[in-house]
Amino acid sequence: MDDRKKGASTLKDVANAAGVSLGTASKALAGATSVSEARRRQVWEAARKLGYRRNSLAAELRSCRSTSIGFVVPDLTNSFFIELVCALEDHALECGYRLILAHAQEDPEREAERIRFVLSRQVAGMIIIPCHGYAHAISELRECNVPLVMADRVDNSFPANTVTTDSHRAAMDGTGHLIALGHRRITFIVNALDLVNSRERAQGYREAMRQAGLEQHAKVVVCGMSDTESHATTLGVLSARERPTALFTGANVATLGALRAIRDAGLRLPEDISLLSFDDAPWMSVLRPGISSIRQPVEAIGRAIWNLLHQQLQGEHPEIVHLRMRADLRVRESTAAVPAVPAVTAVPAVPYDPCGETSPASTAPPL
Amino acid sequence: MDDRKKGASTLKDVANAAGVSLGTASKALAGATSVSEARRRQVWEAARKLGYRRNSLAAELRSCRSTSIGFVVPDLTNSFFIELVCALEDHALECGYRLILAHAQEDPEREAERIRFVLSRQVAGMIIIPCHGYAHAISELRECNVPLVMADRVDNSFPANTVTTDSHRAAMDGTGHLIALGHRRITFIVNALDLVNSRERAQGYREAMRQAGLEQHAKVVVCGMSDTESHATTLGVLSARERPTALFTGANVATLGALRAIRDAGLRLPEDISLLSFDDAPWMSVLRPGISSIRQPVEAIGRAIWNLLHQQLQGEHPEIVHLRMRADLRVRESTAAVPAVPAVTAVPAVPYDPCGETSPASTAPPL
DNA sequence: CTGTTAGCGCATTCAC
DNA sequence: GTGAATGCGCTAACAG
Repeated sequence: MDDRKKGASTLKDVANAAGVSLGTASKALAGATSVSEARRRQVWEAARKLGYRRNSLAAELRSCRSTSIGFVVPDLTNSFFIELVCALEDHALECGYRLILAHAQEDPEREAERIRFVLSRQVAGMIIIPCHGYAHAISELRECNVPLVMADRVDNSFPANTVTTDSHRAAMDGTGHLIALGHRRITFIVNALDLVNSRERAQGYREAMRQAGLEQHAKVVVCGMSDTESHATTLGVLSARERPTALFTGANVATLGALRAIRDAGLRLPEDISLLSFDDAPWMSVLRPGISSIRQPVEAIGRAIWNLLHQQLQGEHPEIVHLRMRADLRVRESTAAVPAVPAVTAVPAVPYDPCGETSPASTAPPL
Repeated sequence: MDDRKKGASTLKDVANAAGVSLGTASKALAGATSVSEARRRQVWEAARKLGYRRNSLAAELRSCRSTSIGFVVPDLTNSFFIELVCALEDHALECGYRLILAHAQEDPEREAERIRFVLSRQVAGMIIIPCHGYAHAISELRECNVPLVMADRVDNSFPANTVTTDSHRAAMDGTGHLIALGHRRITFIVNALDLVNSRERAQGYREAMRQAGLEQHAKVVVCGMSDTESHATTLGVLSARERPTALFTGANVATLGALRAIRDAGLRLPEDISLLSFDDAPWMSVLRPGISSIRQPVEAIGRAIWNLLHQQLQGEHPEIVHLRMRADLRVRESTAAVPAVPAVTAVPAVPYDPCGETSPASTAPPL
């Protein structure tokens, strides 16, 4: 039983209405030069009248050509990825391609499903930022010869083009900044160490601490992928006997959780504790104190990804390259010199409020 | 010249490898009961071996059935829309549908193009949050009988199912909150008045001012869709001779710009000025002062949209309904009682820094 | 320049 | 149960 949509007029309808053959109608609408101006106008007019809309499924099926690019993103909540989406979308549109966004929500299973979905739509190419390792991504993609660029959460061992930020170096820079401010007890709070880039960030932090002779103070804490988890974890860190004088968060989500924890603990930023965030976000610069952050060069990354993909879309098959971009340190006000009299006392025992919305303002020091 | 992908194995390949006919293979993979267990296993095995991947373009073309839902979003930068995307995605997946996201980037032309794109992919249904009026959206969609739900930036005059927040009431509530705190000079900063919901918000604000006998103080300022525009506009508002004691921003983007302006002007929040934001965001509650906001019930909106769409997807054609949800006022610390000695003096003339990153900390009062 | 023809990969009758 | 045949709407190669 054919339950096709009634209203949808097809190319045949247009051809009939215009009194031409199907093939001519197709060419006319495609703007081919091999059709007379008069005929073309007839066809366009008929199409307009009938409200004709090309069925791109059929067109792509027939021509084995697609203008869609699949983009698998792990977390739309993270403004870094959003900015990347916007940048890539602009580039794609400029070249006549469209982005098909697939949201993995940091869930490997969902990611695999999303990849399959996108692939089944016969996209011309794919861009993937994997979540939680990418073994499945490899196996999903190995056999199908779709042009592919992977980004952010990959390392140079991946057998495809990759674009990443030099996380190791950026983390070293950030840690160095805190050390230069006099901090010794710096804790690195990271979402998950099975994400390559997060691991690199942690290693960069460790390396900088080592070089400064501070390895005994180096402390990496894993806080999970959600901001509620990182909130709870950071609260724990802040109530330790020897509270750190500075926190370095490994990603956007961790920053959010850490900030809430700092707030709930009644600590002042940066007087009581400094905070440096790996990953920048628009809101970090609008309040006081502005949050010092490490900003990845999103525009450059987006352009690099697109260039790499575009080469492949054009049929070129250059050698696999692994691009590595340099991140910027943006010093704002959340990082300051360690207080002269270090506050080694533990945080006053504030009741843990899982909601985080109703923490009494009275526990906060006067502004 | 057929440049189809070499590796891609088709159903025919699977059928051959399994030694069955094409039709049988199709049924076996679809899990039809009308095929023997043995045969089915053969086929599945062959498919696995060949790395077969169904071409969903062909499948949908043939069966005139699609499981994709188009979702046209105006601005991925706005966390309200992102949260909506996540909510809707969950619902869709649960019902066996997938979301095809289309990003309009607040550009009517791009929006029209995105709608056409999604439509040409033969989606089963569409969800649209229009940008800048929606006349084009109407005309694009009128003829094609795709199940449709529109949300957020529409009013009840739209000839389709709609789900919206009662912006008028929410804005009245918010304004009332500020008035109750003793504010008189409250300025409403809105992105654009040609967005229905923004207009309603402005009207709600006006109405609340009127009812409080404050119409002479009511002031609505339009600030544009970007945060740089709203930044500049708010700077202007803050340097007026009679500076408002409270700002009420009409949407996320405006809030961001206003906050930056407040910061650049060297004003303290909430001592020098109060701020209430229409639209909530995760970061608004993690810093001090937390930003008081009006939170739309995203989850409820998402569920309502999906229910409405799902009804239509199931072939039901109930009467058109216009659902209107109630928003919450979340009082945090950015709204406080108006200072006893109102600061009517103009802002000190700080140089306008378009970058907004380097405003000297010295212009800020000591924390 | 134009019309005819042959499929793209698949789902779905309909005979057997 | 299974297989052969028939298009979905469209593009592209070919013949006129």
